[in-house]
Amino acid sequence: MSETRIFDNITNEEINQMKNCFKAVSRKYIAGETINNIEEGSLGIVVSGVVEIIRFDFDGNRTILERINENGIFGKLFFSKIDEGDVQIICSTDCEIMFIDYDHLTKQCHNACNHHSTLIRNMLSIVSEKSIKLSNRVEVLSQRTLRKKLITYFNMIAKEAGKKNIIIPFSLSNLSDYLCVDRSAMLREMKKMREEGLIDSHAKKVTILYDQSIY
Amino acid sequence: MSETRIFDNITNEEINQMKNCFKAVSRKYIAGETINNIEEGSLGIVVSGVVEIIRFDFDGNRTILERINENGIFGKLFFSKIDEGDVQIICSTDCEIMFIDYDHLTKQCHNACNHHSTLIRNMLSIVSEKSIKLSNRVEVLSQRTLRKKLITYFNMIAKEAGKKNIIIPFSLSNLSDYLCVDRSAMLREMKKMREEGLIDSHAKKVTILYDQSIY
DNA sequence: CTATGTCAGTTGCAAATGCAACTATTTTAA
DNA sequence: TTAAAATAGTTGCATTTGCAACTGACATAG
Repeated sequence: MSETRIFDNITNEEINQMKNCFKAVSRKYIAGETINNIEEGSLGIVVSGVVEIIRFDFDGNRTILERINENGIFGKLFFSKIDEGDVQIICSTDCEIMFIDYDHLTKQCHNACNHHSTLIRNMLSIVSEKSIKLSNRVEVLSQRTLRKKLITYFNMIAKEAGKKNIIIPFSLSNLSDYLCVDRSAMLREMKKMREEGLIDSHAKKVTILYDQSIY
Repeated sequence: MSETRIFDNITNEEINQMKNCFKAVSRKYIAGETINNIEEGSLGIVVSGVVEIIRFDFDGNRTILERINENGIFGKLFFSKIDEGDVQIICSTDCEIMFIDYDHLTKQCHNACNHHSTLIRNMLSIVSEKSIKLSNRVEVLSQRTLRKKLITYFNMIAKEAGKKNIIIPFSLSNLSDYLCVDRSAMLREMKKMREEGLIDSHAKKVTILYDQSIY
């Protein structure tokens, strides 16, 4: 468990001492499994695997609200309270999740947790990263056209990967749920972009041919 | 300056001691002014007023990416790195902004800053709130239709205000930039909703008549 | 007082997108 | 190894949305 970023710079002995304080519980999930019964004040930390926050609308739309990788966090605390549809937390790969008591983390502990402040510092770094990810997400969703959503998303992936031939980390069907557009409309747009020579693509493999500096 | 949340539970003397450490600089801006020359590692804290992060697209669209109220934070650190368009930080009201050195905040300080850990704790709380705000933003933008964007937004404002007759904190023109839709299309949709008896509205005053439990 | 600008509101028309209903291909599970 | 699912891809048609170009109301500055 010590390889989670939240415990960076804390010794194993200390971690074990703290586990009681935080009511830390680890659980493994298999791909496709739903994470249920999260308590109000509980914080989930993705130790390994990928977790997706998915909303199923009343009118049948599926939306991937958030995709959380290793060292990412989730919890009712971070949820939008306005969400009326059915929001589920689904493991898209095999996962190990650690749950801790958030209140205990943020408040000063009276026990012998010497490294409590280190923990909060680590937490700050993790939450900051979450903010940046969410900003990226807003950046993509704020684009007015399907093509610009795709281009913004491709640029993002390409920047992370440091190359122009990328492999989309979603099935194309899931990508449309992430971009919040119709799947067939998205595929049609990708076809157009292929025909116009902007990209090359086969299924999840996309090569960016357009000039990234213009977009 | 002590009334900023980042200094909660820290004495005035301590704050003054710390100001040097963090290279804290306060500046006042008037409504409409642009905040320029933010250094890479600098963090802006909105002491008073409202700041908007605005993107001007190559094709003339204006997008309000983020709206930051009192105690909110901004900075290049939190920006989407993929943003190629012209992104500006604009004070939508008179503002007082405090800039501090973020690296210094996150790293352990060797000076006599006793309450440094309190500061980090406060910062965690502020960044967490930013995450929640961004999640709400994603929630609105992820809606597939203009009407659902409006309803999700109205519900959000109504929930915050605790009542069904709300006053939109934007001009309607700015609201369309926030929802990332065309202004005339938005007004047309609001008109339809009025005609269908879902809402009552005159300019920025909106009364929710639909059953919020269905949306 | 007048001009200039911002804001709210409207509408016709064109373009983009969603919906539905398919086929073909690949993966997964029995 | 075969059947069932999931994924990728396509297309016609309906609907939604964006664009452009207005009007009228109101506020602000000179």
